[in-house]
Amino acid sequence: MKKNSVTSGDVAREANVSQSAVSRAFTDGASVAPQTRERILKAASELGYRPNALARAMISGRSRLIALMAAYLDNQFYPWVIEHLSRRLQDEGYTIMLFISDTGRQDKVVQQMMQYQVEGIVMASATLSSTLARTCEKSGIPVVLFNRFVPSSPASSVTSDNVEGGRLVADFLIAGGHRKIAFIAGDEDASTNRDRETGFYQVMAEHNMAVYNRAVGGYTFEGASAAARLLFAGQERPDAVFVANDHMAFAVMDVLRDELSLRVPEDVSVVGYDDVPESAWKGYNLTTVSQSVDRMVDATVGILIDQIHQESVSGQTVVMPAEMVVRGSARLPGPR
Amino acid sequence: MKKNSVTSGDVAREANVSQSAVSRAFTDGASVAPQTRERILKAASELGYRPNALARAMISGRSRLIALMAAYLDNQFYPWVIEHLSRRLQDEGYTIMLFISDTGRQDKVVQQMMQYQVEGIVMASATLSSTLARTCEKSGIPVVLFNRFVPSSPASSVTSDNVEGGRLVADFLIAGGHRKIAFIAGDEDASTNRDRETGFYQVMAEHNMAVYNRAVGGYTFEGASAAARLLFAGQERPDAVFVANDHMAFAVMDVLRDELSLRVPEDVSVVGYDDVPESAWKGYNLTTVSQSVDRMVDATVGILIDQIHQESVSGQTVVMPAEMVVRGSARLPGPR
DNA sequence: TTGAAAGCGCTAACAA
DNA sequence: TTGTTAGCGCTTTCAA
Repeated sequence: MKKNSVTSGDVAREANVSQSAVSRAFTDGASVAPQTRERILKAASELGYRPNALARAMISGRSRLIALMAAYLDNQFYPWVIEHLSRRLQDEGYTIMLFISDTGRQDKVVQQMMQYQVEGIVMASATLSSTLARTCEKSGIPVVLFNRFVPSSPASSVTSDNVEGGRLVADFLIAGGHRKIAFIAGDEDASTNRDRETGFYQVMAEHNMAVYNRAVGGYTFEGASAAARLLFAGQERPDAVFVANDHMAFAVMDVLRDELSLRVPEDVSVVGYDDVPESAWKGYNLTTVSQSVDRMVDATVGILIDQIHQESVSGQTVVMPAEMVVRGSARLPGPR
Repeated sequence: MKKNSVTSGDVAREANVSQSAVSRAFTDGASVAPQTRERILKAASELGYRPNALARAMISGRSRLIALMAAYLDNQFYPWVIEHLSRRLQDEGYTIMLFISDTGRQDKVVQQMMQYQVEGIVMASATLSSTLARTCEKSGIPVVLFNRFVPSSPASSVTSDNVEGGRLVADFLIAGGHRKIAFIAGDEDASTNRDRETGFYQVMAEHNMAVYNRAVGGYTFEGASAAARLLFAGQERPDAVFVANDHMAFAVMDVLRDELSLRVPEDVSVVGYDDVPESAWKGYNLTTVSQSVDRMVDATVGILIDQIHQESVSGQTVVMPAEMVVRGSARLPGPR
């Protein structure tokens, strides 16, 4: 075993300076004479020296580590978020620790994050229990719930306007002349689902229309398939269905077209939510609602950095706009 | 600012033991009297103490950190790998640092990994330059190239049998009675592409058949679309196409069906590679080759842990079987 | 601008 | 089984 045994002491000896001079040469804005620094850097590169981030983190109290927690990566929305978030955070000089965890083992995972002294936590698909949220608050670690909102939580929250998104879909479907509009819910405990559903039902009510039919897909592919079979079983079937996210909408379209031989959108209109990359694929060409991921990511990084510097953790709530993306899976509103 | 300021010293005072006793109470297999340990644990939980993983890592030389590097997450193969790898590694007590990086900025990123004293590196979509590979070797950090193989590299490598996979596809297509078989390559520098292409061409040659047509898609969706347009432009078009991965195959099917109004598989057979989740979606129902991701992940974790304990880094090469997954996007071999 | 010295919170000998 | 004593590699006062 030969560890990365080159230390700042070794470099100091080589460059004929003190060990603290070496430290300063590797710290932005420290006072070192240009030529001294040069000499040190030269010695360092000759010896293959790299500062030990762990030691630096320990003494300075800044680990430059951000924990990112996600549950499932099969819904493309999350890989996409992870990629963006990761690039942005790297640009800011942070390194990401990735934790994949079901809600069950959250406790253990959060402990692990905190042991590594992360400076911030992003919860990208699970929701932090209120106990854990308070633990983080006490430690002064900012938490951002990404695409989640928990009312009385001390954690910050970045979402898109899911209520408005739900409203947009109802408007669009009603304008398209649909009269028997169904809804397939995601996870009923998720704020995204609740909000989308709320907005959707609001507009329906405003038009004195009842939702024709409803089932729960639990945000899973299989759950959505089952929900679709349920809703479209009888003779009298819906002429449109709003599915709470794209990932489920693909499953629904598969059942409709492949099992029930229904045409989309001629027989049934389908609208999803998220505008994940696959929605644009012609095999589905899904009409959906776009969440502005880039802006959500920017907001998340902003909050994190802000709170890390402020050293105060007061939950902020950021809501980004949602926007209808019209493709081919739903009948269009006619000219009149 | 109130850091996680509870230290083992605080706990020691509270429990009337020495600081090292506290350390032992939190170390498996250390010799502590059961009742002493109990008392310490009680004091610890009262104070809300959590061992500082950074300090532990520093002194013990074991950071329990594994770096995972990926380039693009839009090809579902990688999110899928990340999810599995992450769960397995967490089970083994390791924490993942995630780095998203194009090949360009690799240098900086690898430096960053090493500064955090990671105990191992998994390259999941990029390839380590030979210089960097040697740097890691010198530091004694095991590197596993996942789904990549670089001949004379000191790094280990875990792949599926891409040559065999390519052969399977050619066999299947020829048996299906296709006579004008095209190939759309991925990234020509990638070993996966080279191997799949090699196997494919081998079998074609063995049957005295020439590949009808060839274009390069670069493993991107847009690249594949362009490649498809190119190959199917003229009057005389292929009756089958082997696309070097599923992600590109979806793009190809879109162009074929949507732009050229060709039926799949009646007019053209399409075969992909990877068996990503979307392949099973009925909108594509893609015939493809499955890489045994689970076994590849297991092998990766095995190599990593092995080499971490051996403290020797000698590149291993593991090749897992590839298997044809027959769905509906390619004409089947007839009964005779 | 530089060096000496004091730790960050912990583990790992070594004695007791 | 326990406590004492050194550090791990670094940043950060404090003097010089």
